[in-house]
Amino acid sequence: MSTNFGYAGNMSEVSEIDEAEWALWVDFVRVQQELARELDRRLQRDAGISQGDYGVMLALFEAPDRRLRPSALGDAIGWEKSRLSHQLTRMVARGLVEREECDTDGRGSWVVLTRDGRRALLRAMRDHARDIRSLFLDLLEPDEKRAIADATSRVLDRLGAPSRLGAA
Amino acid sequence: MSTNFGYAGNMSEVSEIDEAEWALWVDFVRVQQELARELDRRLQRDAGISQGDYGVMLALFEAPDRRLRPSALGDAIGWEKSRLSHQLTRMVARGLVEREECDTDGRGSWVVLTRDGRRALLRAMRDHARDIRSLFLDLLEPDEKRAIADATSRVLDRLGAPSRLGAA
DNA sequence: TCGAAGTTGTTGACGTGTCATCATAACTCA
DNA sequence: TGAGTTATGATGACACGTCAACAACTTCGA
Repeated sequence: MSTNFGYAGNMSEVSEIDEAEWALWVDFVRVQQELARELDRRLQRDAGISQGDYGVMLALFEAPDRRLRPSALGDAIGWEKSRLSHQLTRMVARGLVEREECDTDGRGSWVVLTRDGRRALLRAMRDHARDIRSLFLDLLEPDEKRAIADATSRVLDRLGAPSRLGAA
Repeated sequence: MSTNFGYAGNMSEVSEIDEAEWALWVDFVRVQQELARELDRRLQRDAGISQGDYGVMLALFEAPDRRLRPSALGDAIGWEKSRLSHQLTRMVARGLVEREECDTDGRGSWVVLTRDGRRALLRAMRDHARDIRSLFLDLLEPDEKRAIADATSRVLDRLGAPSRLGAA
């Protein structure tokens, strides 16, 4: 993926975008990919789970009564129902979560952590935030944080996506 | 994927990362995803190709003699050989590129654009850069561009990944 | 209360990315 | 020159994401 243009040539002739702006764009895309890849690798290595697993399990862990209906879980982490359903199928197969019958709604079910899932999550939580800090947050100057926060929320706004920080 | 924690609660108790920094991280990840998704959607709609297709074809288009060995192509766009091989298999099936025998190295082959591939690429180039500008570059203030450029190249440096801009 | 409409969730098909493995060809150097 | 090493590239197995279709259940209005 990545809108990787793979060269540093003269896009300007076709696009009105100069070299510096292309470099900015390419690096901006690239840094995300590399960060996600590295964080995923560490999560996998240290806790044996993917980022998807982590998000799902954290949402369950934080839920009242440690359980959620798939739809509520999907809302919590911003996933489509189909994606979540496939993910849950795989996680059940790997013993990280279980589905339980739902008494009040015959269509639905509850999703709950297994003992193994809970153990993997706790291990992951210990390290993941620390990695995000050391690979990203700790490398930014205060004014850079401000600039990135402003810029990203403005772009998200333009895209019609919700921002944590609110539009600039 | 996305390191989506799915909630805005008190991560600080587990991570030493405050609310504002979490919001920054979440938005930073999010904006990439949304940008990639939107650009992909437009590329697909306007030219019938994916971002992967686009990157591959642009590299071929820019190459001397309009052809590359798979390994050189992989280097150009930063892809692993296996990923590229699968991608090329699919693109051949869709008629966007062809493989040709390589005389000088019995193991390898050349990858070349087909007429259809070239046509799709030209159509895509007309619009893609404009979209990147309108969805991203045009929304940034000069000082924000500087801050993002500095920060991303520093993070890439930390990750051991090459940066277009050079480390800060 | 009954039927249409909406909700919940699963499934299959397909494109995509990674890893491990393999076959083949090229290189290296004793 | 020939055996071991390295490079090129394809492949199969599997994880993941999206879309469209579907089944099952609930809700709501006449």
